[in-house]
This record gives sequence, C-alpha cells and structure tokens, in this order.
Amino acid sequence: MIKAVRGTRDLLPPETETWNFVEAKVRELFRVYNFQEIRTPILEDLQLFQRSVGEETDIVSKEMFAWEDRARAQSEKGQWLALRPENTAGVVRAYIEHKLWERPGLQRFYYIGPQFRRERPQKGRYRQFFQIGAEVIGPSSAGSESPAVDAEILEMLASLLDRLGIQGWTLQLNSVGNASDRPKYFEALRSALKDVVVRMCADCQRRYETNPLRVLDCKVPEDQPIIETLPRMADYLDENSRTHFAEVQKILTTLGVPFVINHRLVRGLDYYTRTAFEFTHGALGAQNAILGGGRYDGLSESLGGPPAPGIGFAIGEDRLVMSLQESAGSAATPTDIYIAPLGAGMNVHAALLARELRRQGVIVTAGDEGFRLKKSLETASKTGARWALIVGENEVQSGKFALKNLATGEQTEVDRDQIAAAVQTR
RNA sequence: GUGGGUAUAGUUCAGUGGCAGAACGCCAGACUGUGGCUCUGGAUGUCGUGGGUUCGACCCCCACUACCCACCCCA
Repeated sequence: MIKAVRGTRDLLPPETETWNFVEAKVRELFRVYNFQEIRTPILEDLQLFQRSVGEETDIVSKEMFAWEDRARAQSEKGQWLALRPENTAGVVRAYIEHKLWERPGLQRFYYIGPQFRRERPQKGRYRQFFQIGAEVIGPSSAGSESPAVDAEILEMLASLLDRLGIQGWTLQLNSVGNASDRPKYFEALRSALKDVVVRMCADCQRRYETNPLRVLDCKVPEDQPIIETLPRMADYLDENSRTHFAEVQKILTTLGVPFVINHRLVRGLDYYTRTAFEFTHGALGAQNAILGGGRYDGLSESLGGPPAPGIGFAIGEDRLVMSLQESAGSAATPTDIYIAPLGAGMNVHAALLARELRRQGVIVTAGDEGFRLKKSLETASKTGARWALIVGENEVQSGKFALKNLATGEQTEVDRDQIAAAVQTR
C-alpha cells in the first residue's frame, strides 16, 4: 500500500475545520493591521537559502530537500533547486526582484503555506509543515528600523493568540546584536568558554567549535551553573541596539503585553539581528516553540538587494492547531437539510429541490431514491443534519413536503417555497 | 544523524507455539413512507515487510520499514 511519505500527513475533517478557523481569524487580524498576502513559490534556487538562512546552519546543511535540476543543454549544468525550508528568504527575494521599495511606505506582508525540512519527525515536528508568517520590510526612511514596528508585531501576535483562545503562552525576548557587535560578543563568549568547556556536555563541546551561541541554549542541568557565568549579549550591544531594545520593551510594557527577557534565547537562522523572540506553550511536548521570529536588518544586502531592514515571524500552524485543541474543542458545521428521495424517479425531484435550497444558502445533502426511508433518516441523524426533507410521490403531487426536525421528531407539511424559511428561522 | 518504545479489523486495543478476539464504528434484518433506543445477523484482517527456527509461528530469532517519544535542531 502506498502511504503518505515520512513526515507528511493528511489533514482530515473535522480537523480541517480547526485549520480553517485559525486561518480565517488570522486573515481577519492581518487585515486590521494592514498586512497583505504574498504567495511565493514553494520551489526556489538553492542559493537563496544558502545566502540567507546560512550555509552552516542545520536547516541548510542537513535538512533541505534539494536536487540538481535537469540541464537545459548538454554543456550546461543543472540549476540546484530546493523546497523552501522557511518563507522569509522568498519574501525578501520577491521584495528585491520586484523593486518593492519603489512602493510607498513600509511593505507589510503575510503568508500561509507549507514549508519543508528533512528532519526526523516527532510530536509537533513534520517534514512538511505549515507556517503562518508576516514580514515588515522597507528602506530605513520608511521607518523600517523603528522599535515601534517590533512592538507592533509583538502586540499583534499576543492579540492573535488571545483571540484564538490560546491560554498559557509566554513571550520570550532578546536582542542578539547587529553585524558589528555580534562578532565582539562571539569572541568574548568563545574566550570565556575556552577553559570551562571541557567540563560541559558533549553537545556543548561540539557547539563550542561550530556555534558557541548555541551553548546558551543547552538544557543539560549540570551545565547550567557554568552557563550562568558566561557573558551576556546585552552587555555587548552598541548604543543604538541598546536604546532600540529598551524602546521595544517600553512600548510593550505600556501596552500591557507580558514578556520575559531571556538572555539565552538564540535563533538558528543566520539572518537574525537585534530583536529576537519566541512564543512558547506548555502543551506541545519538547517542541514548545509555537512561533519565532526577529529582525533581519542585513538580509536584503546579503541577497544582493538594497538596504532594507525588516522584521518578521513564523507561526508553526501545526503546533498552533495542536495547542488550540488543548485549550478548546472544535465545532463541526452541521448540515441543514438531508433530502430523502423516496422511490423510483424521485432523485430528479430531490436534485431540483436541492438546487433551489442551496441557492438560498441552505446546506443540503441528498440521499438516493433507492434508500428506504428508515435508512435515509438514520443517515441524516448520524451525519448531523438538523432537518430531513421527504421527497416522495405524495409530496411531489401535492407540492407540500414533509419536513422533519431531527432533534425533536416534530414533522410538518411545508410548501415548496417555504422550506428555506422554515429551517432558517428555527 | 543518535537513543528508547510500538506495529493484530475502519478506530482504540486484548491475546495464545495448535481454528484470529473484544468494544466502538460500518452493513443488513426485525420495521415495504419515519431516525435516535433495543434485539438479531454479517463483513471486518496478507496479525507492518522479508527471511529463519519448528511437524506447526500472529506468538520465538534476525533483518528491514513505518509510526510514536526524546536528543539534536527548529515552527
């Protein structure tokens, strides 16, 4: 039997109702914050991700679905293509490709779509997963570096989680520095680790070589005392970054958006600068990050574009839906009327009535004339219909149809043109 | 990539070296144009795949695969 490939899955009703609920709420919210939808290709040039996310990151070096496309001519080499592992790079590429800085003001985009990473699947982690994300990007002259933008994004996210009814989230905030002060911190961290790293876990010894920042993220209890003594990024921020970060916090506090400063929050993509954040939720198992994001002030340049500071985030939609189901149940949309055609030749009459009713906005399902009435009513109840409409010889002759309320058992005779009104008023 | 667990009906799961099970769900009948409740009956299936041991393997052994959980990493 052919099955869904590893790390991918089918989303079935009624769960898809929850997904639609989430997406509808999200679009509604983006609308009032004046974000507009952008749809970028799922397939991109591999180099896009190497140059943005970073060639040395796990995402690019180990987790990409990438392959060499067929060459156009014998002499040429094929282009390397990749399934996108995230969507920010694609949005920034589109920003550059279409010279969107020529448009007035800041560009505010949102997207909803599948992303791909070749990881080992576990709870809340899939090889094809869905992200809901947004980006604010533009020239500095349009205000793209303003801390007000960071605060607006964070306030929007807090509102979103609240409006979806997700309880118990935590906003963790940090500033990870810019292109000039990050290397300084990097050095300080490495030299502080130099003598103590031998006492740390095997993963940390590896991280010391590959990416010392990740040491801060270590969860091994024995390593915690050592990590506490390490220098903090906050002490290495330049004046600009420091006031920027302070201003973000000030606005959030004024707005009443709760957050905690986590000096050890690091992100796994190279393009992040300054403000970095995660929203976490307890009910997600080890993959507790429901969304993450931050600033990427130098990303456009590293993709060959003009200076275009920006900030964005990505929500793990799979995880969002998961935490939503922890907090509340979902409601299925019930059928209004189940039509029970009764006897030979009744299917055509049922089809005609269904057409008339649906044009009036009634949700209709029809059975088959071969069904016994008992079976039709049974199916109607089981599938959650509120009413059953009997379409038989007598009804067609008289023009009055038997309409049965499946909850109460009450049955009335209703004129053909009164059916929609009858089920919609009650 | 590493470690642990699991794999039997549509679903959730029992089970024993000797005929494949329960509950729920599904289909049908009791009841020919009146559902839910009840009763009766039926189909549930390559017991994950491939080898091996054995008179005989769903059960024991080996390999593989998939799924789940954790590490790593991230959303």
